[in-house]
Amino acid sequence: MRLVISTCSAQYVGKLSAHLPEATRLLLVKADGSVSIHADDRAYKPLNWMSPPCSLNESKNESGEVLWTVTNKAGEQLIITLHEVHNDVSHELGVDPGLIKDGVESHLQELLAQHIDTFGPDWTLVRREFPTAIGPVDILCRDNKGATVAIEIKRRGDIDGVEQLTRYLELLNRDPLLKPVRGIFAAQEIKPQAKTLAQDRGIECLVIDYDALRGIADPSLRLF
Amino acid sequence: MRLVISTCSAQYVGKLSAHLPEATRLLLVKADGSVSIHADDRAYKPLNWMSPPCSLNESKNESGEVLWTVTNKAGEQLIITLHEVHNDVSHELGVDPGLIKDGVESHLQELLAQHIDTFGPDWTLVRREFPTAIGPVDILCRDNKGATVAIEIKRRGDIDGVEQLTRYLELLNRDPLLKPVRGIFAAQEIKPQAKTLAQDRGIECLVIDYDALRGIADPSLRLF
DNA sequence: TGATATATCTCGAGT
DNA sequence: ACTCGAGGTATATCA
Repeated sequence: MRLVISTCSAQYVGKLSAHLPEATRLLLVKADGSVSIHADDRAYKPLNWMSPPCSLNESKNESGEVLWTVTNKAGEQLIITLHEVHNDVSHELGVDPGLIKDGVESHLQELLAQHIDTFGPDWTLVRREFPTAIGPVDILCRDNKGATVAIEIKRRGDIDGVEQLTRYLELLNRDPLLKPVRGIFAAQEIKPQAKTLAQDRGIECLVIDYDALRGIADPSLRLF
Repeated sequence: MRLVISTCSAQYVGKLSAHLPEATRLLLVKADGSVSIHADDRAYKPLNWMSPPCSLNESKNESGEVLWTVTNKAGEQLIITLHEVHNDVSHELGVDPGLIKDGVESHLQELLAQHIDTFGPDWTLVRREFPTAIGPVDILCRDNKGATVAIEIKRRGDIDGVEQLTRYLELLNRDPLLKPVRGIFAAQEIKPQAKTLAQDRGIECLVIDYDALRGIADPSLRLF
């Protein structure tokens, strides 16, 4: 990893054209070949960058300034002019073991499929990722009266999710073996707009407590 | 901007829970308060981070190791244990003038409005950003037979764009002065899903060659 | 490889 | 403050 603090300007030509006026910034060159230009704001996002695989060529322009030309296979280019270099250090970091995550949509779906009685007593799972022509329904199940229920699961429930479930329901209700199929929209948090739209379409909303569900699934995973 | 090279481990508890085993990494602290943990790969994306506004508290644990506790208003926490610090430098960068872009959706819209005959000979523009109760329609025009056409423009055409156009068409067709109004979905790239949905709803799809269009609009801008 | 859904999306504009 | 849309989205999964 190479860290360069430099007063620079830059030009990107690729998926779009973009230009960066002269200012002092951090140039970050990683071992994977990526180059990114960071200002002192915008959180972790660089002003401009080139993703790997790409190659960095260092040269000088007619004014004697250092020129970095970063090119990828698609011919996209990031050209950086280093007007002045204030610092230039390199460090060997080695391979990183990476991040271990917990608490994403697939976990929610798994947990809810395993504990289908979250929705009501005596409910039964038909299958997870039930296939349809326009994509898989997260969970298809039957309620205690044997009626078919399609469940769409999101971490954050917004209007898109309701639209998606609506499309599935329309399709599923064309199948005489399944119909009538009703819908449940389940999420850790449901936006008011989404709730309104769902109600308007006769779709039930369910807010899920992920921690509680995880606690039921495996008490050893409780945080407290 | 503060750059620290350190052998560290970290824990994030917030929108999800995540853990980072011990390894040597770059810790990047920006003037906006953000903290990010970079490995020597994964392009510009950090392994873990905290977005501003947040506050960084530096302390020591019982083993005498440096502990960074980064907290935001929502109570999300990123806790970094610095087992060993290899380098620690700070630089004042000042405010950045930012990136100037070209080739985004608004340009496409401008170009297509100027060259409405891209859609057919003798078409006429009614107006760009035609206002409706649920938002502006990108382009409203009339075809060579005087029939009203609503055009939705995207750089990448996915299912959301078709939904959006569908809502506009429903609304516009309630206006006796305009109806019948048909729709065209125009994008540089149209996803198969979106194409299928559009066809199902009687919406025409049109793939646009941005460079060609720009070439027509201003030959001096041609790349070749 | 291509298509699809997710993301601690991020970021900016508009209300 | 919040919502909505766009992104050089990037990234992972699955066919």
